[in-house]
Amino acid sequence: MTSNKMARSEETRRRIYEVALAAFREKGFEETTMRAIAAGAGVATGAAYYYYESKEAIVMAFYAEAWASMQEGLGAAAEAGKKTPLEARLTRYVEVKLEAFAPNRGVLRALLRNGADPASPVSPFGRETAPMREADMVWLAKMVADQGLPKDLGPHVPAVLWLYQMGIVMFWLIDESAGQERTRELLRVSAKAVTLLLQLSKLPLTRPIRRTAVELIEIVRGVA
Amino acid sequence: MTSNKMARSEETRRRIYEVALAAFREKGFEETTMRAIAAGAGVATGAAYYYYESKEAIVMAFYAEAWASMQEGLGAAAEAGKKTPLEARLTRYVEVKLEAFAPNRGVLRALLRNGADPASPVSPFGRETAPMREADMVWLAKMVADQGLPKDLGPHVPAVLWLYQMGIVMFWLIDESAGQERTRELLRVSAKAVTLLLQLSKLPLTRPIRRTAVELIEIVRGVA
DNA sequence: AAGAAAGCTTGAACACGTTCAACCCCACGG
DNA sequence: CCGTGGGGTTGAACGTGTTCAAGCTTTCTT
Repeated sequence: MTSNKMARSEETRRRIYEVALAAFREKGFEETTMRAIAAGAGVATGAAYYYYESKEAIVMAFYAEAWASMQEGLGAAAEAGKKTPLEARLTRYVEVKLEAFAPNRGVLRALLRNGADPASPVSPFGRETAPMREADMVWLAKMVADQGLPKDLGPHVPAVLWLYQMGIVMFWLIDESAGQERTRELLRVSAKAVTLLLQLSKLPLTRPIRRTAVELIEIVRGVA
Repeated sequence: MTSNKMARSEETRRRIYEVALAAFREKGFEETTMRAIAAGAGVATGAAYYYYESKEAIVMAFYAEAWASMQEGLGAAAEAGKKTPLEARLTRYVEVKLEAFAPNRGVLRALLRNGADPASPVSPFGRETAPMREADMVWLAKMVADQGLPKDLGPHVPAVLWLYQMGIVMFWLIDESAGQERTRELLRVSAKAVTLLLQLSKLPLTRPIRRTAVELIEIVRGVA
């Protein structure tokens, strides 16, 4: 049987993954050595590279796994009934993410290193993460689908909200306050502000300033 | 004479610096080797570390030097006569920075790597760059001193503007459009938007939303 | 001028992420 | 039941940033 061999292989991959993540959690990303990971998994150094392209790729694997595991929660948050106000849905959406990441907050900080450079595959803005980013935006689009947003701004709102939630997550990664209390506070207030702005954007009165906002968004997104 | 020795030492430091920066510009930061820098400067590998704590420290030295060289321009931009509208002063302020950085744009991208992590000394938010950051904010404070900004928001405006200009600079570092045309466009439109928002913040009508904005700023700045 | 201190220089050595040619093992075709 | 092909595994080797004990040179002290 082929499955026997495949199963063994997958088991090795998994063992490397588990050992690595445990070490990252315990001693930090930088302080953990690929040699130590391999040794801990009972394989030679090179084996780790047979399964993972690089040290960061292991973190990437965690990111992908965490992302998959939170889909259900994100969907529930985004598609909560109409009784749930947008502010609550948005807040919940970010909370789901933070809860899924929480046990490995320190691990994810490793990705923050190249976080600013879209050229790096290991970046929230990079090519590697594009599918997840787009799936996120689909959820966010559903979240605001019933809000009757203006025609010019509407198409950009998912991307803007995606940037918003990524900002909160990054702040959370950096946040050194006890229990990341500051992030919770930031989320509470900023979610209120964001939804308020979205409501205001529907008023005809705000059209001029909205046009400027749209222009800015299009420049940043490279649509212009 | 002490000066003789000091002069020789400084000359070596300078030679390492020049060789390093030329190599960074030509081949990029990652591709340039400390061994190559030392060899190019005619010293042993270890000598480079006698003068610079790390490879990134050399980029840091450039950052500091560029920063010093642009002070005059920044001051002129910030303290332009009252005839010059705030929007023009702000635009000019950022332009001075970009012009000073321009010849070594690629080099500065190396600092972007740890740019997001305030824990890293080599970060616009890090400890190492605190003096420059604060000097920046002094200029920005002078820039808006005559604007009659509201009492609650006013104290935060320099920090907000600092974040704004840093955002533009980072966008510029990443911007791959020809001649960084997109950044120029972004600067033009965003400077207009920022100054417009500052004017709006003076209207009594906007007080409620301004309070929320101030609350957000205080959470992010860790003042709360 | 002799000796000591301070400043500068050296290059081998270290630890790490990563690569790779060689090797092993085992399901499969004959 | 052989042997073969390819997935899986090995560990030495490479290139890198960085460290450091040792040595050298210049300046200061007496």
